[in-house]
Amino acid sequence: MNFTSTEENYIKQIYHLQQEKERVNTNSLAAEMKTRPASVTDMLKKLKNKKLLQYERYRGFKLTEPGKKIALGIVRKHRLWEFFLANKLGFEWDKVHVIAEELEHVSSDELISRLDLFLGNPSFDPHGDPIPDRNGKIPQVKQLNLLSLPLSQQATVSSVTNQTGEMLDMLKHYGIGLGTVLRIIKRFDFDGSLEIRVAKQPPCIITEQVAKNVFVHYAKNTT
Amino acid sequence: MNFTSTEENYIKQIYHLQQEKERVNTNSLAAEMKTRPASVTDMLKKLKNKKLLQYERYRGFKLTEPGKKIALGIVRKHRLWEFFLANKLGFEWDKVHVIAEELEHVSSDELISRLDLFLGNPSFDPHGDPIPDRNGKIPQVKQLNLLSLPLSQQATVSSVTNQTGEMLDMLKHYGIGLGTVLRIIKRFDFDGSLEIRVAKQPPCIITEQVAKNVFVHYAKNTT
DNA sequence: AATTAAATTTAGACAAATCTAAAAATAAAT
DNA sequence: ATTTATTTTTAGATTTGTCTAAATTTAATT
Ligand SMILES: [Mn+2]
Ligand SMILES: [Mn+2]
Ligand SMILES: [Mn+2]
Ligand SMILES: [Mn+2]
Repeated sequence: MNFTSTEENYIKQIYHLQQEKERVNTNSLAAEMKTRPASVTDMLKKLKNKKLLQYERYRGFKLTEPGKKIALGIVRKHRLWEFFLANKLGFEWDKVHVIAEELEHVSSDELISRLDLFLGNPSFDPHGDPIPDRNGKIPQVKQLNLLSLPLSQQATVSSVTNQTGEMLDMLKHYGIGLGTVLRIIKRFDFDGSLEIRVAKQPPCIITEQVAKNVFVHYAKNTT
Repeated sequence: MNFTSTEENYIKQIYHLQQEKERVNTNSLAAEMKTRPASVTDMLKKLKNKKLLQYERYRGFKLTEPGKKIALGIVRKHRLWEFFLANKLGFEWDKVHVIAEELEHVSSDELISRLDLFLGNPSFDPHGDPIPDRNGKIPQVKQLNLLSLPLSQQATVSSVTNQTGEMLDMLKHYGIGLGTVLRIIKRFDFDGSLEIRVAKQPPCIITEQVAKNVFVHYAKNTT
């Protein structure tokens, strides 16, 4: 079956909201879609008709299995295009999302499989988010918030949740990007800020606000 | 100003029809757009309102200068994406058009200028059609129909007008592609077919029907 | 010049996606 | 257990792009 861009955007957003809350409600979806609850209700009926949504009025809703499959396909396209934009065209990570928001709706399956191959079957997008494979399987990495990283445990930056230009600016200043290796030297309980060593640079201090948006991972048996 | 995909498709198609006939008429545009004349009339009014079209009812129409600028921008995007699909993702030329038909509507200007750079600022798409530059300037090559090529004049294949899979199949069989060097050995007046030598292969015979879709160019002072 | 044919436009309707305003259902507070 | 507040849905309107059928204009024939 074929879906409109609008339907796809709704499906994808429902999927993202489901990741946080088992069941999604009308108002929060309306907020995310920057539209009115009444419009959301209309779309919910349509998606229910197409068997993509479990939905009873006033009771909240969530994607069916077919619906989730569709959602994962769109997420896959979105993140592959983001990877392309960042790694082939040289866009900064804070610019890729808006453009991928359009590219994700281009409908050719062969386009995506060729793009995937061309990019070298990447597993993570420029924000560190996992790219589902053609079957919808998502690579799982046990991530850890930088705030919870044990003292002096060396770790690699794997994703950043705040993907704005301001955050990008800040991290660039510190020399932090995806794949950057760092460790915590000292924790200041006064305001929660951290003294960290980024790669081989001299130590620096970052605020709790920055740290809570940075996720890292590390192998269990590495110092 | 911003235009819908539908508006862009109309504008582009009007541009293409104008290349053949100074003034375009409703029925031929309807045929190209696979829609009804009544729908075309509706769109003509809208484009006239937006100052993109010179149009008086029953009198035919053509793009204004601003309209032509828009059209060239869309043609540029379409052909750059076709180039990308063919030369980076490895699509055959008969598959790229349909996909580019969607990609051409992705709206970011920076995307196109970066894509252009990434592709090496190509001048021709996979069908040999010229790619307008960012100012809408089209590289002019004096092309010649293969039927009009003087006997034994060596020439290079520069474009093919019939861009179907069947034609691609046929040309592949003859070893003909864009950039292929060939010359005519003999002209058969009986049915208009041509004996040609493709590159260094043994001579072969192609029908008038094939030849009339193939365009070539050659330097004036080359044998 | 009058008639016939072809091309084009208008009138009115419809589907998709949106909105506002009002009604209905559910949840929270007294 | 009522009342009040919040959430959600319905009703009805709007915009975009499409359609069919009928009316109008232009072109072609007699
Ligand atoms: Mn989108
Ligand atoms: Mn992303
Ligand atoms: Mn198109
Ligand atoms: Mn082309």
